[in-house]
Amino acid sequence: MIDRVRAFNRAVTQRVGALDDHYLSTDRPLGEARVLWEIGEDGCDVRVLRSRLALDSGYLSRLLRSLETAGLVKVAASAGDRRVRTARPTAKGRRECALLDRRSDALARSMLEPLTESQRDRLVAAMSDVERLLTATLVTIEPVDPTDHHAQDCLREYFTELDRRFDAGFDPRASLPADPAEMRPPAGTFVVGMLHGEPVCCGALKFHGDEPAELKRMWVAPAARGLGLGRRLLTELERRAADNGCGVVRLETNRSLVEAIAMYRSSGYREVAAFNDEPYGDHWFEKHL
Amino acid sequence: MIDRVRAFNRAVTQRVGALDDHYLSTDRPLGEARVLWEIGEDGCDVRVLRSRLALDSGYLSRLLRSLETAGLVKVAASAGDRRVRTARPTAKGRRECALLDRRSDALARSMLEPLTESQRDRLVAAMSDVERLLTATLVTIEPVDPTDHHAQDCLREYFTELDRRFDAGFDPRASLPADPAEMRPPAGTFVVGMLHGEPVCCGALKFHGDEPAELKRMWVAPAARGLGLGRRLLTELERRAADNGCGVVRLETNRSLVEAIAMYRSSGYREVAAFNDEPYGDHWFEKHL
DNA sequence: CCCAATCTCTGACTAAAGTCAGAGAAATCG
DNA sequence: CGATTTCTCTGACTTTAGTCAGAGATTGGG
Repeated sequence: MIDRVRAFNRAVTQRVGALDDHYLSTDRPLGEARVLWEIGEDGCDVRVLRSRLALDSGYLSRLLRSLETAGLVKVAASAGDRRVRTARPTAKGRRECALLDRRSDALARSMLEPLTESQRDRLVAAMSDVERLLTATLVTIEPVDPTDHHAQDCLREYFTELDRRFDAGFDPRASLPADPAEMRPPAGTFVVGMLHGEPVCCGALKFHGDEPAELKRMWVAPAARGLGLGRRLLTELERRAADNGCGVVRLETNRSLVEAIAMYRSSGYREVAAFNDEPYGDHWFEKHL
Repeated sequence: MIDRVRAFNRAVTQRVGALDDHYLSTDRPLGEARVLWEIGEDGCDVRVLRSRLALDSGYLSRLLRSLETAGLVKVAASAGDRRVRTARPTAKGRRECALLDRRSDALARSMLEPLTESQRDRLVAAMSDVERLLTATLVTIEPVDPTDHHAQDCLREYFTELDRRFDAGFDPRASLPADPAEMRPPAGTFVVGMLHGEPVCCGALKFHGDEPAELKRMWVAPAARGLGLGRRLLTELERRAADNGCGVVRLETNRSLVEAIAMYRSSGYREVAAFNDEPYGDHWFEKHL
């Protein structure tokens, strides 16, 4: 299995990596081309560029200067915060970007071209699979404070979704509360999964001393479903519960959340009698770790 | 479709490419690491390195010198031809190679690690597909002289395989001849498919003026089967026949070669009466272009 | 045996990529 | 309001990567 992955890495870095460099190379150095491309149509804050391309600030600054003297971008102070600077493509920069786009298309075509119809279909299907599954591996699940910006984003989305899916809608005030204080150490934990700097899933634990820990706020962004993130969240939270000395984790859920229920069952959770009076609860589960 | 390929290129070069560089980086520059790796356990001629890594001879020479002063390889004149030099790893070089190996494994593991069992299986299957199909796109089919080294290699392998597969074995002298002179322009053509500098398939045409052209010596290396090379050879040779003014291509084949027969049929060849007295022939096919 | 071809090496470059330490402007926190 | 932090830039570097033109050894073909 490892061998197969290595063979893939080898073949792909050689073929795609090298060609990508080759195709993307205009008369401009690769670094600059990449920056120009990353800036995109609408421009981009310099600090975002820096984090996305993982470049040294001095180096990036110089690359931008070079693009600027070539008349491809304009860097100006950002509207809100005048410390941060925003790079925007000029008309010429846009044209050059479009050229890179066309080259990228040409590369893609050159990869399909020698193949027969059915081979192409297979290749594209396999590529989509690989891309999706590798994307899944990029998600990092980290503990954050429940009041953290990303955590709050997740919760907002989560409540909106519950409201849409529950037969009777969902009002957080009618539900049993889970205050930030209950979901931050030492009373509990809140974890968020991040992908490309955006939050894509979350989950929380409330500890109750020797009593079972409670699983709360499990949510995966619609765009990130099918990547196995629910299960990863569960595993992660169970690990944290166990580290905290909990032998049992339990949770309640609503009948509308069929995928979640299926996941709990297949992860070893067993349905038990209601252990609280959550008004939106239809099923109660627990798992001995 | 193009979009999917581009998405793949982007996601994968970023993820694999960057990590590959990162994991492979010891304290040694990447270029050197790649050369060391390519030399392998058993050593490797310098010219082979040069062609495989597509490096400038001066540059490679310097890289080798640097590896040599680091005590990782020894470069010495090759046994047969003392112009060519062979690089061999020292014990220390082998250790460093093993380290690279372990890192490469670690990278592969890190890609699988966040996934569930079934996701891993899917990922590995998809990777194998992608790798195989991308490998197929790397094969270049070019005309060569039938006495060319690579052409002769192919023919040798081809005859060996026929001898193994035919019920009564195969002796080229008993078969209808196809002299080099008959398979080089203007009397005919010989094409070889190359992958990573190695010949992996071949095929030939004999022209007979206004009479149908004859397809001969179609062979695909066992390791390269399933890449659609047979069909590509066929397409290529038919194109050349058509360019030469031939309206019809024909061929004979042996009943043991079932995949070949299936391919001919599905490529539009129809079985016809024997048009020659090839002793090893069981089926005769032709196709109107 | 000689001439042309092959193979590797050296010298002399250039360009790209990247690092590091700090300076200076603007925002934020107490 | 002042200290601290954030963000970007400049200057002064180093390291990699790569190119190009020969030189010098061998070898193979006639």
